[in-house]
Amino acid sequence: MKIYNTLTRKKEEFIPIEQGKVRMYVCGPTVYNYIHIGNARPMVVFDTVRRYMEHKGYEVNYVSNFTDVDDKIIKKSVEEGVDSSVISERYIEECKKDMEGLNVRPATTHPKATEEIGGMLDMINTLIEKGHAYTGADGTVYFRTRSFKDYGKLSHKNIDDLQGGNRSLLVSGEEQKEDPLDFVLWKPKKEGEPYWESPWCDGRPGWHIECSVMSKKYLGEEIDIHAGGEDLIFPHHENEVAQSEAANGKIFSRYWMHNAFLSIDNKKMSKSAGNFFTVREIAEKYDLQAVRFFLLSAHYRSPLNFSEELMEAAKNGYDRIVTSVGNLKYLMENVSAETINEREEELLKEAASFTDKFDAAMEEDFNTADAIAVIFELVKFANQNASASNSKGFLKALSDEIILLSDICGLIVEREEQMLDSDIEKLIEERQAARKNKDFARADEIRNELLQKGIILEDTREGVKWKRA
RNA sequence: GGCGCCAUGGCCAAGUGGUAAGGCAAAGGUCUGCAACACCUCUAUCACCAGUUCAAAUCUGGUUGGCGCCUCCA
Repeated sequence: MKIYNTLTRKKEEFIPIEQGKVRMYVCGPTVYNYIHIGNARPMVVFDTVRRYMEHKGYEVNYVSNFTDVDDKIIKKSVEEGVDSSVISERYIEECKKDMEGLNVRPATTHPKATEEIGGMLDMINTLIEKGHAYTGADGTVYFRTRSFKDYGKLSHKNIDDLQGGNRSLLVSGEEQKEDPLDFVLWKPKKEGEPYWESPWCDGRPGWHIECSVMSKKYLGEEIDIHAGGEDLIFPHHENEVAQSEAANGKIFSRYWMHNAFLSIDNKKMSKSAGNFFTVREIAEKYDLQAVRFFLLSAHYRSPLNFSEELMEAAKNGYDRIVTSVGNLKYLMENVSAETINEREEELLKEAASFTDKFDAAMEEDFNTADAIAVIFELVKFANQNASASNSKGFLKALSDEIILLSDICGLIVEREEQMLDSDIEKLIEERQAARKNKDFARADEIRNELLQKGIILEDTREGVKWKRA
């Protein structure tokens, strides 16, 4: 299994710290609103990484935080006149609903920043003791960036270039800083803001320290994989590395994975530009499974554009897989032979090669675009080779293979058995009778009526099938 | 200014040295009362220029065009 490591800028063979186990941390969202489609990309991508690893037998300890103390949350709480925890709790719950729709499995642990303050105070204290941090006159605690000799190793930035680039910040104040590169570990409260007591001042943690502490608490000082959006590489992850390695004296994370950005209509998503979609909005129009399919249709390190047109194409592609599985299931229920015959056995051998091809794609830094292409090849193979003359065992083997590969991608392709109410069944029967009598006008009338109710009818060689729109 | 990424058929997207996967869309056909599904057929020499090589979309240099980070951000 190979992983592209941001740290080395190379694809590397994945070797876990502890055999058979994976310690993985994914930076989660700040909960001040519904999550947007851009937030969904890392959730889906890294959930897929996790699923594949578990499929390969790894035990994955998957930790993803909720940042529930932040300027934006506070701003919203002021606007609504409620406590900031009301805001964060609300959007954590909403986020979980969206994740469920996207079939993103809950993490092993979902820590919240506000519940980990003690650990943050400890780490900040350690950093001060080791000379990596200092306190300003107002009680703000800063990380002494230049005290960490490897600063810049993750984002591959030269510390002196950074200073040059940030020259404008020098004049913007913050005279308490020893160096403009230093960043905040703990900041004093402002009136009306949530705060915690600390040896330095009543206040709250800086953003970066949160992840360092939560990662350490739930996964240990040294972890296998740390992941997130590519925009987090600098400064967030760079600062995490500095804090954690300076405090713990150990390599923080061996592999760093970053997903590329998702744009909307070829423009960067931004609220001011108005090209901003929440997962909730999209769910009104599309099945979130199609959204997941869409997000996996490109490699996670390639930029991906989101648009109505592209979403429509993704929906159609996803439906093709669902239809195929539905057809196999239908055949299975209407076939008499149970056991697989010789000819079928040969075909199944051929079908098994698709699974090998699928694995090969995933082994190469989780090439989901290729993996999905393999699922389509398998779907085509099934469509070509499955018919009413096959045995149940053969049809089930094909169906199971498609379902399994899709499931590794977190795609649900098996439509749940739904009961039709008796009125609808009566209409379908009436339509069949009308067709028999060649009363096609009445037959079409009924079909349209059902379509209004969201039931799509298809007349196949084997009989009438229906599905929900 | 610094660091980095990308440019493949109408659209999306794999492929990183041996003569271009897959999906969507369009077209023709089979099936069908019609429609839908499915199946069959059909669409590229890989931005441009130069070079390395027996061989390049794939390596090197350059040109043009797009994008990201350096500031809260998935």
